[in-house]
Amino acid sequence: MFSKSCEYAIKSMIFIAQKSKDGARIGIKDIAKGTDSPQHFIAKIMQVLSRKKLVHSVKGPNGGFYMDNLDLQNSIADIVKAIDGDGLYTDCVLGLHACSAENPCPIHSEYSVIKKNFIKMIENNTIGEFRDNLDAGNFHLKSILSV
Amino acid sequence: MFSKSCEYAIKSMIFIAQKSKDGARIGIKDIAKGTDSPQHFIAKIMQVLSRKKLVHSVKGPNGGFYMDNLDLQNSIADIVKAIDGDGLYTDCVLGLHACSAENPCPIHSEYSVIKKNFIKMIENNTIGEFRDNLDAGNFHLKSILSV
DNA sequence: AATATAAAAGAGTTTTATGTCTTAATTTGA
DNA sequence: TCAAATTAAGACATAAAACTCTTTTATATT
Ligand code: FES
Ligand code: FES
Repeated sequence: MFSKSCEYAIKSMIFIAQKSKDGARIGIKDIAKGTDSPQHFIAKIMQVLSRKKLVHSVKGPNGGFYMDNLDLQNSIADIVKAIDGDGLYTDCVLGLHACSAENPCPIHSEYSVIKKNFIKMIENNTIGEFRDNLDAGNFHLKSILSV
Repeated sequence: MFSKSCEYAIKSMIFIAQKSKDGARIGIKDIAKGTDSPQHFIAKIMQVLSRKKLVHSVKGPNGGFYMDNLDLQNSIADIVKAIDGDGLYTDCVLGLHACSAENPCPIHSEYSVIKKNFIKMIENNTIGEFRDNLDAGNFHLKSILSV
């Protein structure tokens, strides 16, 4: 579904959204800890997200990552597209060179419905929306087992 | 979503279902051609499917793969489980150690709906059902471009 | 200005997925 | 019974994904 990079990206972004609430910045080490992710690996991922303007960063002492109100309005889909590209939108589930109704694979019609709903889901959920639920402990970014 | 192996497996199985209609057997070379797949690679995949009794095979002259009426009743899900395992059923979409309502990731509740429908889809569609539609040209196993 | 801090960048490694090639085993038919 | 055909098996090769390490650049604080 998502690449590992993309999984880390989504978790990191939600984590940053929560931690940078009052203009605070959060460092890569804390993000790694808070999301159970390999530090150097997600550092590279954050570079991409930062270049693509999905998150802000500042170097130096007290530096780190943070999100402004505009960043918080980005959707999960924006992260996915930044990291995994638009394969989710364009690829055939059985690996035909392109998904299309004109040259459909056997499960195209059934899959199209699933796909539409999945895309709707990641597009309708903004990063900001997860922030409060995470605070409330309604969900987790780390497996209990790994703590 | 599916691994490349799994994509090949599904396409090959549907192809065999169509070609082995009247007890005929179809060889690995023809399967490779008919589904645009690397021959030696899918040979290994067919070995697995054969060992797991999802398809029949005979060696020697006029040998090859074929399906009986029971084989045709297997679902796409059976192929997926044989090749990719049950990760689709058990994995968390954000990579937590296990998907569960007790320790849900941020998009667990939204994803659960998608997942349920996806599983329903691959479980409800049997290999045999695709056979006639393939005959009718209603869908394809090869990209037009690659012919 | 000097120093410490933290992200950015880039090079390198390991692991997994994908794909190829060769040989063995089985079966059919001449 | 022998040769040809065809799957089964296993070793090997390549490519991509995942992960690590080191160096550079920017910035804030002293
Ligand atoms: S053609 Fe395969 S999913 Fe659309
Ligand atoms: S916990 Fe992540 S999908 Fe269920």
